[in-house]
Amino acid sequence: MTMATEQTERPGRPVSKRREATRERLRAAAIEAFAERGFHGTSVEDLCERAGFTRGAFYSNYASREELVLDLYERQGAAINARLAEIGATADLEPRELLRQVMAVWGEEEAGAERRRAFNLLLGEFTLHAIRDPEAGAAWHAVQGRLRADTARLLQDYLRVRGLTVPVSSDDLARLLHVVVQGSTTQHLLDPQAGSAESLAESFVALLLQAARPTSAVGA
Amino acid sequence: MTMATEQTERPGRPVSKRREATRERLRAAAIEAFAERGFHGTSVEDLCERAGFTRGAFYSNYASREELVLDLYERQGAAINARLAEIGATADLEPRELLRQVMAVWGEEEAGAERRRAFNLLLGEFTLHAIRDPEAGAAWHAVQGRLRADTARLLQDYLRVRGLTVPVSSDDLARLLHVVVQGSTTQHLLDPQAGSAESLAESFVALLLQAARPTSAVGA
DNA sequence: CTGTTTCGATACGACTCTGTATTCGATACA
DNA sequence: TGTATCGAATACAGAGTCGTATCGAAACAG
Repeated sequence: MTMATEQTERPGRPVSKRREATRERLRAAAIEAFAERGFHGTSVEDLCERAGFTRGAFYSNYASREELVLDLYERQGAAINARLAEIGATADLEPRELLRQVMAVWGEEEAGAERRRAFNLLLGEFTLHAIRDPEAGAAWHAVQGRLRADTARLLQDYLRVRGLTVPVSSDDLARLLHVVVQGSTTQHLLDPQAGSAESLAESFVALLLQAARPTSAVGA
Repeated sequence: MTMATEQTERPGRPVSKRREATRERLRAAAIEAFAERGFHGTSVEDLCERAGFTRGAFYSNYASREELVLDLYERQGAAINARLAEIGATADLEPRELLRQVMAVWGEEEAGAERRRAFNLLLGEFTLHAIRDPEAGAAWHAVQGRLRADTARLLQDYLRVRGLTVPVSSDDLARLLHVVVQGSTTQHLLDPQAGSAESLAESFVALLLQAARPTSAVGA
């Protein structure tokens, strides 16, 4: 019931190389365009022009704009999760470095401010769309759920190894971290003069570390 | 240079009663519609139909959809600020109660879940729009700036009276609080099963209180 | 009660977007 | 080399939207 994505494909054929390349260009153009004007603000026309195709190409690959959006959801989600998994593997970092890594997942920092901006706008669009549309909501929820579970495990291990305890469940902690990381980036985009995006998130980490106590005191 | 809003009005006339009522209905309809479909997804037609007018009425009052959006920016901003000012006056509350009040500002909780949802979607739209459009960005920045300054003062007084210190500037603290409050609401909308919107924000407050130390240790 | 002003409704032309049906060129394969 | 297939371009019909220019009714002033 929730596996509706990509109806366009007949399961028999394995998707030719050319076709896949076309789609990739369409997706890239869509990411740009959506970041600039939002889902609703972007016409199929816009999007195809950017990609250097005509609408014929689009409708040959996707049944509707909505279907492309769902495709993007899954791919972006998978990309984020993959990057966090990498971090999980390389774990055992000091707090600041860990934060930097996590923020990089969110903001793709190495690619420069412009890309970070676009990525954040795209996330914002995703979020709004997920709140409005049940199908998108389910897809996004699945992605976020995995992400949060991984983050929670990461944090839990981290605290356990260091013998620290905080007065918050690791799930809530993961949620808070995501909220703060994304929120910090957004704040920075709204008001670039007020310090880097990291600095606000670092304040949160500072707070977190000061709230952490040795695990010894297990008694409630 | 930044006082462009409301060009439609000739400064001479004082805006008749009838006209003001019409605008109010248009604004109310716009809030609904924007929350449901976003700025770009809402046609002037949609909006007028909802308000029970034809497009003629709209163009007689606003030069463009964009102008209406800016009008909403200012009004919503003013409303938020006013409510926070009230809280500031009634201050001297315990942390949980203070948080509840602040969340009420954000989420208008008394008006029920549906309205909270709409309000949050609208805020999301505002934020994205502010990141994209310089003029909207300036307007939103002004509103947010006042809000943040008030919150910071509130928090600062609060901590000072209690003789507490946290390792973060009060400005950053205010930013964090806003980010967390808004983020918590958003999280709740994305995943209503995972506890109330307040519970996540409360976790943050718990963290914050545990991180707070008596001011005595000023040396450092 | 009458003349004037105000303000929303109506009518209109231009434009844009959508989705489909068809065409045509390129590529793969025998 | 000839032919079948695939995939993007083109052409087209229909719907929706925009902004304006004009009209008519209600509100208001004298």
